[in-house]
Amino acid sequence: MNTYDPTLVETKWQRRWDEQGTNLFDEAKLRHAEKPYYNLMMFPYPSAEGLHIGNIYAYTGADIQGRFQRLNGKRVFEPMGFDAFGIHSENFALKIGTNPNELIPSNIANFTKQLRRIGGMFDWNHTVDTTDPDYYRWTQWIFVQLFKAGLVVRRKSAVNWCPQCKTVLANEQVIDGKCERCDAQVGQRRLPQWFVRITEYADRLLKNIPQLDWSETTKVAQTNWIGASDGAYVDFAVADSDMSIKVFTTRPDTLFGATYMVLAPEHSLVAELTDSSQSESVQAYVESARQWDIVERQKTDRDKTGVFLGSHCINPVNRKSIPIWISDYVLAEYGTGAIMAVPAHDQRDFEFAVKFDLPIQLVIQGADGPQNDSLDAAYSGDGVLVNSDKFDGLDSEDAKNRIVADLQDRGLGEAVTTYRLHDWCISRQRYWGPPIPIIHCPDCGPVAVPEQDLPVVLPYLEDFKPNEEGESPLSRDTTWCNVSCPKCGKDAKRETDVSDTFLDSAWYFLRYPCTDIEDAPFNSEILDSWLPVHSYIGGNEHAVLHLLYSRFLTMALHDLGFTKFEEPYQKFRAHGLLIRDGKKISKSRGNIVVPDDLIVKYGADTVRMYLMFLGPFEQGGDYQEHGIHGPRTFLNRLWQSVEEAEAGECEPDVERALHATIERVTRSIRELRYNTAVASMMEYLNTVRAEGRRPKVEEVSPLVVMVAPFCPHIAEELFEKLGRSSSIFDNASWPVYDPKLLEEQFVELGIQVNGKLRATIRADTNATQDELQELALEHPNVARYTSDADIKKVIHVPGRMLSIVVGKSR
RNA sequence: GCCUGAGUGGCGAAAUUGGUAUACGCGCCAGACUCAAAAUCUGGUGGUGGCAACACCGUGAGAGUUCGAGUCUCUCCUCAGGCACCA
Repeated sequence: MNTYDPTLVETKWQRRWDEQGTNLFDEAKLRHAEKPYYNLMMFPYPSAEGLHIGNIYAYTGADIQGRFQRLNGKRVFEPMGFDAFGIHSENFALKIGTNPNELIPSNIANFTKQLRRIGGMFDWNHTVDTTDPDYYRWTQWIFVQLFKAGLVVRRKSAVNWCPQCKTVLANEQVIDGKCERCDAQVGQRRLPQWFVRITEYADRLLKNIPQLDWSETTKVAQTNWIGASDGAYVDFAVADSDMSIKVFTTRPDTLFGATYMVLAPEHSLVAELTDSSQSESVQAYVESARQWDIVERQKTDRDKTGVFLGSHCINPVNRKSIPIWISDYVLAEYGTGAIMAVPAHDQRDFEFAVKFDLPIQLVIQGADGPQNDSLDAAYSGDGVLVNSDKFDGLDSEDAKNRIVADLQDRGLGEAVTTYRLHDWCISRQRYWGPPIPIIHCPDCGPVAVPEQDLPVVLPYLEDFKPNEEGESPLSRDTTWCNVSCPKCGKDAKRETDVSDTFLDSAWYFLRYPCTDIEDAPFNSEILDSWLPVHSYIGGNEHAVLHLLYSRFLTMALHDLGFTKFEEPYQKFRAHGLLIRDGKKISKSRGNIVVPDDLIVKYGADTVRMYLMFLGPFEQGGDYQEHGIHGPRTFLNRLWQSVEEAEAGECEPDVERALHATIERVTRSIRELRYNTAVASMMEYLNTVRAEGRRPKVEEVSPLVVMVAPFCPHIAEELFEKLGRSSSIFDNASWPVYDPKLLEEQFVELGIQVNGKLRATIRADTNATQDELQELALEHPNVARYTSDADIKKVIHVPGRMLSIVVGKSR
């Protein structure tokens, strides 16, 4: 009898899959797909360290879903690729003194080897590598489309500046005011940058969220990130001037309590509104605010600072003159960069008013709120208006509408929704990215590189370090930079910034099914039949930005007429994280596990099953290597059972267990609860092998199919042993359970007396409540509690329990 | 501070969504096989008391609803992740 040798089995089947193209599509198959199922997972950044166990965990969980769908008759397209541009690769290359042009290909080769070794059902004919000119040609093409549509614009903007990496950082790359890569403190700079106008789509991105089949947490995260606030613009006339200042407020009901105004130091009207008597202190404040790095600026617990401009504006509702201040607690990027300060009802304004001795006027009286102006803190709740002239007595909600309507009639305000979402800055003053396909002409301005001239190939630079000035390394390659304007032919210069990696990954899933197409980024016919993606699985760390950017891009391409769908991912689920020694497994924590040795020792199948058995896939699990013995024993016993199986039908008890197992495993896999699916299969195998009984072929063969998504290699081998022709994924179908077979003739029924379990009885499933009650009362341990008492009530939960409620003893 | 999750044996975790808490696995204990070990197989394994039948206690803490609560409601504690001067 053969014993199970994972390495032998796995190399055999991996070779067979390659030879027979088991997992490959060709262009014709992609164009004419019946029952298509696009099984997408977030592609990795190919690090030099290789895939770690957390990557394996994520990809295995996604792969199981794909294999399961395939066994259920779907044509499953499961591609893989590499998100290989970007700052991490570049920084790593700098660190080890190599060039990313050499580093990345070898990393990709290593990743590919690892991904093949774990037995993923990947279509290696449709891979994507974002650093391949054949790919980024189309990333640049997309940029050009957005540029032509006015959805990407160039403007000067204050950006996060990392003095260590010498580059601009996106807000999300700044963690606690520090660079996410090198931990250096981040400062500010003003540079001309390319922005994608994602805020144009804020309301649509928000409105579609409820219709998506995504986990609730991800939807909430996206919703909060977009951050819609309903409120109003209010215009305040500047005293002795014909200027006015627009503010945004969510509390127009507190307008009578506005006792001063605050502008952000960066506000465009600051200089104009500064009285000459104050100009020195104002300039000093503005200057220092500019110098402040983001750490300082972001601290919310520090004292409020600010300067009076020396001018006043008029509160439009009560004509009162109120002073205008500037302070860095008002953000230039949000709303209008100016606020009306209502110290009685906003804590920040309150702190500022206390510090600078500004008047505090109560205008909202809450039921449990303060009754007069002597406040310890702002009252930010709702209530009834006071000190508000004709609006006195209204409740907050009413007053908001009435006051806004009133202002609107007078042309001094309007209801508006603002968003926290900012435009997406995609400029990077770096080397390792796709060059932004723009040529700057002194006469024509920025001109898009003509589509037939794409790609703008990233030149090979020996020295790709960023410099102190923040200029892109590409600016040093003068032969590359100096070109003629595509419009007028004059001497012009290429844009030397490269684009953000998030742009590469915002559309990769559109390229996968279309990699056979050379003259276009994608084919609408193919896309419309395969998208939206049926299942997308990835990490929660991308639940906000990546998903948002790719949603935006899909919507924009839809609006430009390229696709029929406007949402890319019908279903998204985030996998959990692996925990080890109480900490999540990550490179920065230094507790990563390299899977290669584990696979050599136990085989990919065992590792796959073990990882899935750790805990619910969406919650992650606690990685303790000794636990791998469970799945290993299971696979050994499964192998033995198939070897020993004799021809014949299922025994009735085993058959019932089988159908219960099919039901549970199917449901568990659908719900991504792989751990309970594995548990059910183990339980069933225990039944099959109980007390040394000899398994029947019909008892084990459905189990082999159910194991297949988890452990594809051993499943193929056992399927072949059972006399079937490979591949199991093309020739087996997922077992179907018969609900009738789940019905049992007898059930174990719990008997409760006054809510406490007193006995368990075995009874006929069809017994009536009266019969059961009689049977129960005969049980000595039940009789102990019931014989002397009145039976008040009996509750029967069929198949589960009988609950007897008794009164006091007679 | 705000938003998400999550707290169940020695450990990873189950519990058909209000119905017999601890399935499945790890570990541990005992036994079989073995000269021995590993592997494998068999049985046991929440706590306290009891020879036993059984009783009481037990799902982060406390209250509540209910015949019945890990599950629902309220108050609180702890941990993980995210956001944070967003007017």
